[in-house]
Amino acid sequence: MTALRLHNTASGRVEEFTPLEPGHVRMYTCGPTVHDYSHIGNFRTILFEDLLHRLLETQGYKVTHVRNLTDVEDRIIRKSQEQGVDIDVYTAEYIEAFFEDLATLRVRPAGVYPRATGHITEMVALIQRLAAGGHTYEVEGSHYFRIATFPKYGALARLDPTKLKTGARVDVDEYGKDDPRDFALWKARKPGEHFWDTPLGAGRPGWHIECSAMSMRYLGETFDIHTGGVDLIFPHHEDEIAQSEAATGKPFVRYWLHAAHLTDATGEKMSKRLKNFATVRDLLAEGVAPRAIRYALLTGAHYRKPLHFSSEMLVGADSSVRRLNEFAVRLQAPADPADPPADIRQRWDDALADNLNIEEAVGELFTWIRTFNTRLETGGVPPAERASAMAMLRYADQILDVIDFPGALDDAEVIRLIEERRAARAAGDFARSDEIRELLRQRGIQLDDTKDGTRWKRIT
RNA sequence: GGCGAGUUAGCCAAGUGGUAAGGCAGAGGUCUGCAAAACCUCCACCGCGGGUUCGAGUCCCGCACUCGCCUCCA
Repeated sequence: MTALRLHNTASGRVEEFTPLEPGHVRMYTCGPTVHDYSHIGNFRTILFEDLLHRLLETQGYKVTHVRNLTDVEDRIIRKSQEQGVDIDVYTAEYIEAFFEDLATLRVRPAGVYPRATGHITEMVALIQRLAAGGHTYEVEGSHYFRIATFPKYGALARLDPTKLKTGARVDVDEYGKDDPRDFALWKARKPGEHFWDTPLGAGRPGWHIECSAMSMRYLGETFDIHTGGVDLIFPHHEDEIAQSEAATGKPFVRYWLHAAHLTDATGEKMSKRLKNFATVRDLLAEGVAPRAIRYALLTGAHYRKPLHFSSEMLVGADSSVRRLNEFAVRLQAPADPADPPADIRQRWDDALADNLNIEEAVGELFTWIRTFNTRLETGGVPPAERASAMAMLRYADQILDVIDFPGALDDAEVIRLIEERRAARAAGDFARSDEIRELLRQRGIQLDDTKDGTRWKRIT
């Protein structure tokens, strides 16, 4: 297996990946803030994480994957107050929708989906640990992290802390901070807000602390991979490093991976603020196939480059997926077990191992498919080779997951109709032949006549 | 202003020193009762200007433009 190389934001370089524990990868992905439906820009990052998760698995690693749900946060509080409901009631709808969308896009499930509201105890304990180390201070019931106590602050984002702009977007409830760059660990209770009674006082957690507390709980104080969108590098991940390493004295994360944004056709970042976004359910309502969305987001561009999203690319993705499925049908492969051809499998592995270059991997795959199709055209490809090609397709689909592999035809009526149509064609009765083809089409089966006989496939 | 990423065909994009992968769309052709699919052929002076080199999309310098981050946005 080709050695996996990944771009580490912490070093700014592509590095060979080795997990802390041989054979076992622990990864944490920053999940959604469930104040609204996640848009496809959010899912671009999630599909990148899905690619990473699946590739690690095909490389033989056991993967312990944690994806958190941020279910208490400023926007959630504001919107739930506007609706006059508790935050749990407010977020329930969006949490459910999030999991529906994950299933629609065939995202491999994480092992754990911890929720912030379910880990208040861990967060409080971590803040107390930081307090004991002299890294915090309290102002009017809110607790802040004093970044002056953490010299490495700014290293991940390559920001010089002394040059950070200050004052521009400081929240009104944080005027009491000693240094505007300090960040809130715990926010004092405000009238009407959901709060927890804790040894720190009544209030609610700041945003960053949840990821430190939950990742350490499920993955340990040092773990392998932490991912998210590039916008999380600062301040979110910078703050996570500060509060985690200040508390434990150990390295927090070994490899930081960040996905570039999805942009709209004009090249601008897709965001709710600009209202230039679409949700998965929006696209489904427009009749876009789930597989096309998955394929477009997964293979549209290298994860470190912005992906220019458009309806045209969805159309293209749908055609590409159809071509892959068509090839699976055309192979007419025997069910015998087989291994993928070594050369194409090697090219596929090499491309993905090179910092997840799925564009190149897919390019290799299509080149190979065309060559194979040409051989199928001339006929005489032995069953063993077709089985091997099918094995390659299945291997690639462990990552892509967009192919519906043809199963056996088990409907006696369908088999009888195909045979009747064959006889009708032989007799020149094309009216009956077309009638049967239409009949089967309505049952979701399409017939294709080839010089080797009639093929069938299910229409999706 | 600081830091970073980018600029490759109509569209999406790979390619990090040796005369430009792949997908989509388009044009022509082959096959075919029809349809579908497939196959073949065609379609790029790699943002601009210098430089290094036998040779540059690929390295260096400059310029233009785009985008991201700079306290709670994936």
